[in-house]
Amino acid sequence: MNNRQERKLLTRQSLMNAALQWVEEGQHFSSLSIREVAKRAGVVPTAFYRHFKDLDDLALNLVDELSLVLRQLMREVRQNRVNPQHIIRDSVQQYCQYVVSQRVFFIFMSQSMTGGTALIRQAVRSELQYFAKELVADLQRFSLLPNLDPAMMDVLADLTISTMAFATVQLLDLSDASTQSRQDFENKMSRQLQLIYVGAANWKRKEPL
Amino acid sequence: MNNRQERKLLTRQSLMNAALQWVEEGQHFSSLSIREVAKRAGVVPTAFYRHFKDLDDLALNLVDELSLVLRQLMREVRQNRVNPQHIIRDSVQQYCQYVVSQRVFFIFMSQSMTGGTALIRQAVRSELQYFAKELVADLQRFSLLPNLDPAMMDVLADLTISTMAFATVQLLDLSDASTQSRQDFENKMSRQLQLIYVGAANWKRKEPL
DNA sequence: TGTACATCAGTGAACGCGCGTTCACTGATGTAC
DNA sequence: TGTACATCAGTGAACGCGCGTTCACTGATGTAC
Repeated sequence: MNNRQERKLLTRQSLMNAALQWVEEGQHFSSLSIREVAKRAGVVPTAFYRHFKDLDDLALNLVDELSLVLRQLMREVRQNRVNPQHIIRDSVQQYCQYVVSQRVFFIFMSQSMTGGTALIRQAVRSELQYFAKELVADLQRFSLLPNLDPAMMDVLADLTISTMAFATVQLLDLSDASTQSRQDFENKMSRQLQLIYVGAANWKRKEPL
Repeated sequence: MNNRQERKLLTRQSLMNAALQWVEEGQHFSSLSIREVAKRAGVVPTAFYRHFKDLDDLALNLVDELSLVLRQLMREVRQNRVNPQHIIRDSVQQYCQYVVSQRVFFIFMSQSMTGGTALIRQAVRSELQYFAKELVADLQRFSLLPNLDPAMMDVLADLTISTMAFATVQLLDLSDASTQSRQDFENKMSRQLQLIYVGAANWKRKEPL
């Protein structure tokens, strides 16, 4: 790749970072303008069009890029050996730690889940499904919960992901950022997941609908 | 209340309806303008200020008003005697029915959960907490799940509400509106809740964190 | 290595438009006597 | 019941501003010979 292409990519990154900066300041992505994002990126408004068709296009690229980062993280979390006795508590703690440190990423994803165009919402949703599939693979790999048939395994994975997603939205909006309330929050989240997995462990195949 | 006051309330309602109409068309509330909402309500832009300070003010009033409607609904659902054998399935079905028929209300609430100002998000969140409290009251009234201490009862209620809230977002965005996929969705939602309540029924007081 | 040309990321002026908000106003409705 | 005055929801002109998008451009960088 030559120098000119590299510089183009740098400007592109500046634009994407500028959009994230806007979100980080508490603004909603859908209230961002081309002129504003260009100004923050330090380029003239018209330069925007050298990189994106419009702001939806930029948002879609943000979802894609941030998804890669998140997948990388998840791989790390799964490799961190946690004590099986406290697997839920430890995972929750690691995850919350990550949400806080990558705050802007999660805010953007939360906003995109209910904001943006149908295309963007779809992209976020399929990202969540990816994590659900990974979770199912893990559960099967270690032959945990042999009493669950594949359909219930999917239900369990979806429920886990949805619980974490919803908790994430709450965590991002936790007004009181004290260590104590963080701890309380993590405990609540752990308890919820434990409840789900006690349910999974006690599930009988013939449970009526 | 005299005639003039009644007419003022009518205009106020027009403005609020116009905002909902905007959301119903798939637009995000945060991209609505005062001029646009006034145009749709059939009044001049400046008339807006006779009723609301700004659009956040209108949004807050929408949350309040729509909350009352939802509480009313919930009261009805709880009074509809359902077969205790199928209490989850029947409740899910009634609820989904309601989400579809009051679509715009739920879209607005979903958007407000991650959009809007901190104040609006707070209003939506406290509305969800209200439902969680109601649920706890019901569970206690019928002495269901005596094995759960008060703290776990709260955890269970929060988890139930968060599962329903997240499912609602998905239901609203279900691209395929066929009866079959609606049915599949309701089944999945029922299974998720069943899993949670199997967990609750099997919860041991001394479960470690 | 040097030259001549092509590429193209970023520029800057210009456009028409919808925005939020101000202000003095109008005229129908309500109130006091 | 009739009159005189007060109220105030809604009007319409005006403002300055930021918006998206067009266009011809510039000049640094890359390429071909």
